[in-house]
Amino acid sequence: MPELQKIRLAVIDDDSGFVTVLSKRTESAGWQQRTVSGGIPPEELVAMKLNALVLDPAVLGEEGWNYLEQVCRKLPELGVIVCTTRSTVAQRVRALRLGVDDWVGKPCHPEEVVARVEAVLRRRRRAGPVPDAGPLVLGELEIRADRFEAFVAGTSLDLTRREFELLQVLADSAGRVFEREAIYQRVWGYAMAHGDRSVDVFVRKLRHKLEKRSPAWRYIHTHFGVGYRFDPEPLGGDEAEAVSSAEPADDLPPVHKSLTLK
Amino acid sequence: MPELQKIRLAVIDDDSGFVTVLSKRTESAGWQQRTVSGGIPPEELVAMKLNALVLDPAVLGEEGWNYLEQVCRKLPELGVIVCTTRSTVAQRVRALRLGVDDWVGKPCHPEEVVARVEAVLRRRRRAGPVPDAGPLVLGELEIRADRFEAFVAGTSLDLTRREFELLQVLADSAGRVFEREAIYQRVWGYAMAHGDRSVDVFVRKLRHKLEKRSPAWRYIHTHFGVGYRFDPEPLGGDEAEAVSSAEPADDLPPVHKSLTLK
DNA sequence: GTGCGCTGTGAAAATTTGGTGAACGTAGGC
DNA sequence: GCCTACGTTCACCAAATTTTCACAGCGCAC
Repeated sequence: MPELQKIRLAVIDDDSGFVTVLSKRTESAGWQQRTVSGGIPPEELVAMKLNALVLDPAVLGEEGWNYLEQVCRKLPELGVIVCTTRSTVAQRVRALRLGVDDWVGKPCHPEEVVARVEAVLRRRRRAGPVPDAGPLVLGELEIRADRFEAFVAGTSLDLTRREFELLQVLADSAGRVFEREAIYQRVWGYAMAHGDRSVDVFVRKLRHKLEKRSPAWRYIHTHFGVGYRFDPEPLGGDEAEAVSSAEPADDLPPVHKSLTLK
Repeated sequence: MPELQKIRLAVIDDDSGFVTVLSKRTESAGWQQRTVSGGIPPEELVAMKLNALVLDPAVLGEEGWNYLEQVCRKLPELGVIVCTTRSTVAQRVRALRLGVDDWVGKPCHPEEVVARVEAVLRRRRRAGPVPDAGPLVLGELEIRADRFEAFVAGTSLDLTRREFELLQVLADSAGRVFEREAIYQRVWGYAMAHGDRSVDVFVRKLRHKLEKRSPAWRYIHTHFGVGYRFDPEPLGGDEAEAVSSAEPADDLPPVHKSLTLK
């Protein structure tokens, strides 16, 4: 799962040993971590654009609860993990009700803290809006996964679900040759029965729709005895000129480009 | 998202003392709780329309981890809280990475479990009500989240709660295609059971009310085999394409024919 | 050049999916 | 208790899509 953005974490704790070990761990995980002193006002936390905060309210003394409450109120989207020694059930319950996301007792293993931070953020992200995956552009073709549609020149190819999934699988690894079994496995989700021609049939449907909208390009290539490969290729000039000018009622099927064979 | 419905919780544990006390507590909180035996397959959990699950994997013996993994994979939106005795850091980390939301050691106070369940669910539910300053206007439709109402030309569509929430979910991400499962998850709050047609039925009701008040626009589009997409579209004056419905061999799209309309 | 697969095609058959109308069960108001 | 509004579920139908088939065309080996 691609982590689209680094996790930004702040730690408020004066247990230098704990902080050091934790830092080492988060750093190797590629997170951006900063250790801050206790008194930092919530406004500055906002400016830090944090995803999560690990803190030991003990360093704040009396102000601990007050601070916790302020932070939870002003940054409701921030993941807050309390990590402290000695606590009662009542305290933990109070904190969780206040908006704290998790509470771990010290001493604790940094790995567990990391895992809990991840769990908190995972939950928060899923709740949030799905980030638009950028559309994939190949040749004249544009694939928008968020719409389950593919476009050429702004108009939809009007693909069915299977057609779209097939296109997606092939195009996601453009340039690579897939065996039929592999394609089937990824699109249909289970093993292909011997003699099943579904892949061929759908490749044909896809080719047909692609050719209709993008006649000057060749997208799906056949590897005889092997399978298929997706690779956008503009057709050579000789054939392209016929296309460019008038709408050729039905242009003859262009000559097959020679295929590389095993 | 307003919390207008009871929290539905299932407990898998054979510690009758713990379960009893917990039940008492959740019941007084107005939750709907059910204690289930260990072997229940994930599919049945789906049918129970749960928001959260508290379980002690110990009752499942060897299968514990396997089960946890299955549940987390099949019901990613379900809040999962593990509550068990004796555990190592490695186990806790593994579980959290697997998708578990929280891990509490036994013995523990039911009140804390309740608080942790609430914290987990809070994470999932919040992230919605951003300062909905202005009403959302789409086509002839105006959605006022603050009033739980939608208007066309100043008059209310008179939507029921479910209808409004469905509209809100779809319209908030206008242009994006939602799969039924995703819609169900966001409107109903739990996983959709296989074969449930509720989404379809409510889409129909919504369409009906929209069409009654705003006949010149099309709002909800069907993506066959996938789901629905909200996108206000003025109907093109009339059905101009009724002229020649004959399908000449391969036609390039005269106008844009991008969407499958039903 | 010939023959044996493997792949392209077109269309019928089978299956799935979505639209609809209505029955059913429930909760709350009167 | 009776009635109304609403959410849920069902059954049936039509439409859309997927699967299956038989056959034609090609590619490659001999």
